[in-house]
Amino acid sequence: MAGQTIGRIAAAADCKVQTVRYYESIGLLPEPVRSPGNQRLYGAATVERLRFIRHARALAFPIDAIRDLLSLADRPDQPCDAVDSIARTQLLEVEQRIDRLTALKTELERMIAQCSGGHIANCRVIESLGDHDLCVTDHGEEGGLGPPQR
Amino acid sequence: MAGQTIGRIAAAADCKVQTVRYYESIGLLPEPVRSPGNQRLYGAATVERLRFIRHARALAFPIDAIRDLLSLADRPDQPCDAVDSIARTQLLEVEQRIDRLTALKTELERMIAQCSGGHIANCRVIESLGDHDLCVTDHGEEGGLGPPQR
DNA sequence: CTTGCACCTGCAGTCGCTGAAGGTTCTAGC
DNA sequence: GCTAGAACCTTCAGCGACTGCAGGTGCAAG
Repeated sequence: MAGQTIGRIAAAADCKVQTVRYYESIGLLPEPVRSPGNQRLYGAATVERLRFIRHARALAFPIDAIRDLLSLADRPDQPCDAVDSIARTQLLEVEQRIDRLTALKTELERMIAQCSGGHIANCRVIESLGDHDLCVTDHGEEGGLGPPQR
Repeated sequence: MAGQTIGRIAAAADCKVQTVRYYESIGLLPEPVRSPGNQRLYGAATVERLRFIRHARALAFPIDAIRDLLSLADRPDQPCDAVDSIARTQLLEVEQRIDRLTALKTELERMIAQCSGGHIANCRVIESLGDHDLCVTDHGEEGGLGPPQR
């Protein structure tokens, strides 16, 4: 088993080749062995690791949380409280983002509903954007204010 | 009316001083007049403009959409269809983000619920992260895969 | 007149990639 | 064996929307 090339494992994990190299550069993936011509060659374990990372990213876990999850996954005899806690934290984050976006949705719907289709001088959308006090919800910050938590 | 300093208008719009300078640098705010000592001085119109921008950002409009909205707001005699359309697009984006996050939430809840509190070797959370096929929803991409649309 | 805060410019860093430039290696077909 | 072209290599810059810092200047109060 000679190992897979970077292109193959990127395809297997549905990501770009550069992304694999990026993960290696930040220490999420180990440095692989190289072919005589200096090309990276990966074993099955690294492919699995990459798929794990990609799935966690698709679930919006931040890289640092994934780093923690990976080091936990490497100690199968440990209790899984820590894993649970990371996942619960992530669930909370996602729920908070949904809540904030739902407030935005409400506000946008209200603004749009008030528009009677006239001219910009009387446009409720423009007016609402100019005056936060017209808002009914407390859509605090989502949309870039503060760290994005992607 | 001598004009407000940058610190005052930043406070009035609930943002950082640097952010105001940033908006100027990307052309969202006009270059203000300067005091004899080279400090920016703003009139009431710019303060309003800044508040408009901040509110639109709080509603997650991208900067480019805000640029369009501002130039529309400057032509009060135009029909407001274009404004409406930008707002509807934004509403759609927000709804799509909510949908994607809801799928993530479902998946996270499922993973967490399956965890029986044992050891990592049997941890369902770890296992689920390693195998995308265990997912019940099609949580495509939200969490950094693709442009963030903040 | 001094203290200390607010302001100035310019640049680096954030997060998680993505793209491009410019070069090397591998593989398939002839 | 040879050649074309795909896939690989390294390095660096850029995205969005800010934020922070360093090193310097202006200004207002006591």
